[in-house]
Amino acid sequence: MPTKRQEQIFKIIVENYIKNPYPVSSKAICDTLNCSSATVRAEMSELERLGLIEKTHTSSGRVPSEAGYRYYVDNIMQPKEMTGEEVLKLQKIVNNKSLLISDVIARSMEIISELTNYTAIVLGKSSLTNRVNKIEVIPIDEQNLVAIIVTDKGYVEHKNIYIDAAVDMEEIKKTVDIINKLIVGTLVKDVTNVLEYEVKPVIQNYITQHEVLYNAFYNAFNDFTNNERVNVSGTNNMLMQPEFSDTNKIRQILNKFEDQDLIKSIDEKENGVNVYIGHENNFDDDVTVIKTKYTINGEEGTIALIGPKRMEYDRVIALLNYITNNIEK
Amino acid sequence: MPTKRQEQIFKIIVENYIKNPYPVSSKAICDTLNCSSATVRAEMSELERLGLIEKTHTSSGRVPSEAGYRYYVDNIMQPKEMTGEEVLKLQKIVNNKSLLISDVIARSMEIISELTNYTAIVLGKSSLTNRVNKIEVIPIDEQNLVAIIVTDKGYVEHKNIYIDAAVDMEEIKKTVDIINKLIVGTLVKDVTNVLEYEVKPVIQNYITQHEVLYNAFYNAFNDFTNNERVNVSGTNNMLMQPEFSDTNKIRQILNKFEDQDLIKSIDEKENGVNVYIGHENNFDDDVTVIKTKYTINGEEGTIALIGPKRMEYDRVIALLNYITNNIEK
DNA sequence: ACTTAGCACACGAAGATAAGAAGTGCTAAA
DNA sequence: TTTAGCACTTCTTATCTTCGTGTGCTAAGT
Repeated sequence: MPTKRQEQIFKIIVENYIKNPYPVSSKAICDTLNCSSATVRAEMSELERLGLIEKTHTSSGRVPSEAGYRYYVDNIMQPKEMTGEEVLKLQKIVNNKSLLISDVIARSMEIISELTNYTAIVLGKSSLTNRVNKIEVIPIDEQNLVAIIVTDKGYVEHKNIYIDAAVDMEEIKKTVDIINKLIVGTLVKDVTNVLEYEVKPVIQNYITQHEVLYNAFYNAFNDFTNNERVNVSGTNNMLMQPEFSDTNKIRQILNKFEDQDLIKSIDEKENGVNVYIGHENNFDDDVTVIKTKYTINGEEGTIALIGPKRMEYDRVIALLNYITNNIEK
Repeated sequence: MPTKRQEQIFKIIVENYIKNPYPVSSKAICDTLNCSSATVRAEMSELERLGLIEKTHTSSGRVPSEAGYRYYVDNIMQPKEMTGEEVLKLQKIVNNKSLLISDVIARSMEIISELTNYTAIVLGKSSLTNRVNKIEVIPIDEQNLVAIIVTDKGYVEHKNIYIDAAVDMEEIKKTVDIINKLIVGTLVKDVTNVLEYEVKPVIQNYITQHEVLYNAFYNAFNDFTNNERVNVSGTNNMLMQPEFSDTNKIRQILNKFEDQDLIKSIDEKENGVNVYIGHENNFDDDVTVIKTKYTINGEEGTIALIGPKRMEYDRVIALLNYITNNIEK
């Protein structure tokens, strides 16, 4: 347990280091505090013994340890009030009524990525709560169709269907009508089931070339339901972070952003804004991942910011809180 | 005009340097050629006087100059035959009948980017040759619609429309019918004109709330027509190039890939596969841009590869030729 | 019992120096 | 025309030095 003054010194160290990434000396602290550097040094010794700060070498200033950041986030940091500029930029997106919720979130995160210089990730799985509103199939030529699926929340997905055999246009039309009748209102994730157990038996009776058509549609809709929205923005911001100025480190991190499976694993289960520092996340030991789950109006997903461990926690947490709180309206 | 032997030496220098980015010494060359290093040095002097090669410092080996690469591409290089693996990977995409031409190209370029470790860019402007096949408007709730436009080539675009005033569903339906009747078959780029000069006068007579609806649809379709497909893949490959191992250079280049205007300016007008080395392109003096225009089945666009000036020209040109030649089928 | 001044020590950053390697240009002989 | 040989240049790497920053410890002051 650090004393009041130790905590005060610790706070200065963390916040100084977050501002500019150089070890913080006792001298720098006794300037803001009213005591001698020797006193500060004694306290810093104690803070180091507690595991909150570290030296980069025997006679260097101190930097926060991973446990230190954790302590800072849990016990010291207060979310920082957003600036007028920040609020303004985000409101512009949030108030745009012609955007889907998912687009509002994606665009907001792009703005946040720009404002903070960290990398933003948005994961959405609309398939869980969206219901089919309409299915449309439009013929392009004898063998190609476009299938379009629209959900009750306004999502649109489309896919090209190539039909190998010559199929009568009337047959296609009838099939689509049957599908529409049976499938409208079902959850997107249940679509393939409905196709198999309700549509298939019916079209066997009415449609001559039911097999070809069933397969074509089944494949197309199967793709829809597996679709997960992934959105990564501001990866280049990682280049701006001084801790990642090493070429190999940059390669390592940027390549991780290309790894779809790794990105998808960012997905958050817990409630609230959660902070995963260094080894606490499975992305990279040298970064912090701040994420939060959102469930708004039936929409589910995760938003996350990735930056160096030396992150502006107070600012980022305030911004993420703003997004999750203000989008409901 | 270099002599036969000078050209031979020059070729070795360029191809050695492309393989590994170290200046090429006279000794290295006289190993492959049958003569002494002094002879080679004399010839290299001449090649330098001709401006085809350069020294990095007074007593270094030689590297190709920008003019040298140009000479190599114009007079020496022969497109390299593709390997079986390369052909196989590309055929898999090209033969996939359920993909649009534009998707075939985009996916092929992704493969090429992977195969070569350069960055691939695909620019497409379907709006020029595509005609409207069908317009569909689907209501989501009282104030939100989804507008979907499908072209004769199978492209699908959609946009959310937010209508501020309460509008009768019947009115919307009627409007869509009128639009469909008048607009099907027109070029996508002419859609806004048709809306203004043909649709507007008509709906003024039949639709009560024509103003609100006209504006909503006009804005939605205006976005469609301005839509240009831009696809950049393999930007991280730039990190793998030894010439871009400097952090600042990486930043500079990766940021350029985010600049949509700059990317769009890659657009190629000339026929054939064209090579723009260093200052010859407007992207970056330290890269080569190889691009080609394609016009296949009414589809127009540009594909490009960006890499270091020390590029595997023979391989890249063969790959791009393959794409443009084989996709027609 | 704290706090502070003072001093020895450790380490990093930056520049100087030196040795070695790689490669060229030139010259003179083959 | 080609080649061997040599002087010269530059880069690279390692080592050493110096200087500044910052610590830990100790002893004296409050």
